[in-house]
Amino acid sequence: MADTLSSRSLDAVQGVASIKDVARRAGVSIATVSRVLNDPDTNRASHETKERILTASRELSYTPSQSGTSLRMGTSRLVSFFIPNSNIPYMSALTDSLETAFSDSNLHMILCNTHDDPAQQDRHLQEMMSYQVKGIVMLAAIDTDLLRATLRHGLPILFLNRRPPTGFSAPYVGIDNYGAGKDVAQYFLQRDHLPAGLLLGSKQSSTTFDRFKGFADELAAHGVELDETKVIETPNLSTEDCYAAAMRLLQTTPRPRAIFCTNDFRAYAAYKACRDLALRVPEDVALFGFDDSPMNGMIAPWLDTIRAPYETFGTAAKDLFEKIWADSEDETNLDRILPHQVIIRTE
Amino acid sequence: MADTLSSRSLDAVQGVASIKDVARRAGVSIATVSRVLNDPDTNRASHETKERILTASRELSYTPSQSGTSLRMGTSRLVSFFIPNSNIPYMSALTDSLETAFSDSNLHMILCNTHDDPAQQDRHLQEMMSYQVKGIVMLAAIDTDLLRATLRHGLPILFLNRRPPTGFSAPYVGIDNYGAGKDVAQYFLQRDHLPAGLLLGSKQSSTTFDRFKGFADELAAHGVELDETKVIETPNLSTEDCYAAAMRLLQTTPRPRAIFCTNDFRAYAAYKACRDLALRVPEDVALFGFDDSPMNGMIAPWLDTIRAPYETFGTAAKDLFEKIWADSEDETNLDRILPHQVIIRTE
DNA sequence: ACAGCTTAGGTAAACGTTTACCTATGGTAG
DNA sequence: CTACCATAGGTAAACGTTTACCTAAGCTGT
Repeated sequence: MADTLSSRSLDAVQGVASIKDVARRAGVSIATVSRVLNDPDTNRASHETKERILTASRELSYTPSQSGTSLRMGTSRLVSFFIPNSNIPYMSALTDSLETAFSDSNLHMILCNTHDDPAQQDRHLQEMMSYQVKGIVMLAAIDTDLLRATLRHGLPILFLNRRPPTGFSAPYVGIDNYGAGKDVAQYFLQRDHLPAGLLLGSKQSSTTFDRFKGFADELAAHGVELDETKVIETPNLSTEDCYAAAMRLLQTTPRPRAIFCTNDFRAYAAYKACRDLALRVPEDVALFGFDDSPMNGMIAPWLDTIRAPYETFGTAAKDLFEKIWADSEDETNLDRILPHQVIIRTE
Repeated sequence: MADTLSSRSLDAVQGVASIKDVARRAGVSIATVSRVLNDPDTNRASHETKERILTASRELSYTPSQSGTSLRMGTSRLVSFFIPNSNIPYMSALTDSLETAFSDSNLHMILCNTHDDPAQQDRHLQEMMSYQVKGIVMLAAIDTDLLRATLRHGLPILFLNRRPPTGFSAPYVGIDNYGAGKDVAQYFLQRDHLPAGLLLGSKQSSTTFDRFKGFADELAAHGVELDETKVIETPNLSTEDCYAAAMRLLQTTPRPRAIFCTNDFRAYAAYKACRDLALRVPEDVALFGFDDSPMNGMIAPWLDTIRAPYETFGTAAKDLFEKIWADSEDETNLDRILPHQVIIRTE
């Protein structure tokens, strides 16, 4: 059997067999091969013929050429994932989750780094169309003319985390960011974590905005006004920018008792700022993050955070896609709002 | 001009233009279009014809169909990146680096998660051949029959970090792991970090083995023998396994004064174990990692580590590939050993 | 006996490229 | 004036699929 295995591998590789080779070896036409391989229950071949084709295909370890198939079918087995630059933990968690889910359905994922740059996003968009991808997943999409045109054209685009451009009802997978913001506020109120500071990304992003809004609304509902000087936006997710922002925030008076950061990375920067100012976390300044990076349990026990179930985003996305591919007309319920969880490690 | 822009986007998208459309619009045959677009300096078209074709192509925002091109050329603009499961920081750093480098050369990267499983690696290998990828980058490749057959077949496979299977001289990008291991040992000797403990991955992996060997050799060269009970292998990179291994190690007597972990993730697990045993880091137990994850500077100032220049691996890999694609016969010097750096944060 | 259905196949077109080969015109060297 | 070459372009084949359409045999019901 070691024998069969190695000879199979060899066949698989020398020259790469095409459907013609299978047809010749089985003594049938390529049409029959195609029919049998694509639908084993077809009634267009006798049982024996099917067997012959199947073994021939196996012996040559035939795998249909993707270019041939795509050319004929007008679509491929490819999807692509648009992701901004940052290789911060939650993004790679998403990448992982998506790849695994798609791989299960025999789909393959092209990774496109947008670097948060509209021009690069558009370039990639154009290129992905030339691959005839079956769908695109966009994390933190940027609203451009081409994106809107592509959406109108019908290529399924699924939005992750950040909402689709206004006016479009595209599939969306994410969490209830507004609700999560409220949860954080409730926790702050309960622990008397006031005055509160905020370290935000760009409010242009629906994610950031919703988290902020939920937080602010819930505080307001309890009669607590947010101090404008304690809300700092740093669209750029660099260590330097985030650290500087944290420093600025920590030096406002009165010093914030706690800081809500719209992701863990910002909280890490804030942690360093606290240490450099000789402030204890969480005794002097409490930190609240977002995402719950996998290493938090090991090395950031001082951090409270919100966990989004990123490991399930992949299958959620895949399921939505499959729904869309099946009946492209059913526009109902294309959202998946997955449950988040408040993670308190500081008590 | 907003006008031109939006109409371009629209054209780009409604129906997707093929070379035929460009030919019709320019009033020439598709052959001429192909020639002009692929070689602007061709002498097979007059200046005016070239102009007509170029503008027609622009107006339709024509992008050649990848399936058409691949089918004809027998190769694609795709490369793929095989990566084991773990979404640990240094892997996503590599992913990022590769994607950016390839993207610059108008290549696209398919991500293949092997989950460290030979069967999945082989399945993906087979599938990638059916895409006619131009090359494969393998992080932590597993030595299988099919991998060897593929190598013999001539598909360029580049090995990242972990060495190619014995007997093959395939391109490789990595650091001097043996030397880095020695560096760590020297530091341990200098700081009198003895007795030393080790938290390793599988020694099957050339990466782990070299780091370990360098470390052990350097100690031996200074007359220090390694205590076998203080060398623990955890092939599986899960929090639980690593934590348990660290616990076991910390409870050997005499307790190790310092622990060398073959990556930062293991060091994080060891950190948690130390805390749970009420041991101070680095006062009671010093920790040394490997990789220098981006957040270390912010939240793991207690960790010394080795930094590999992962952000340059991408271009190194791309350059090697381009060399191979250009003259497939030049077998010389297909290795890139990039410089590493000892990062000491604990003094 | 024959119309009609089922079964078991084959033929050929089409998808979008690239390129080897052909044609025709004009200019130039002999 | 002829031979030859450069320029400018077209025609058609090939890459690997899938599928609409065709054929032919065997069976069933009347």
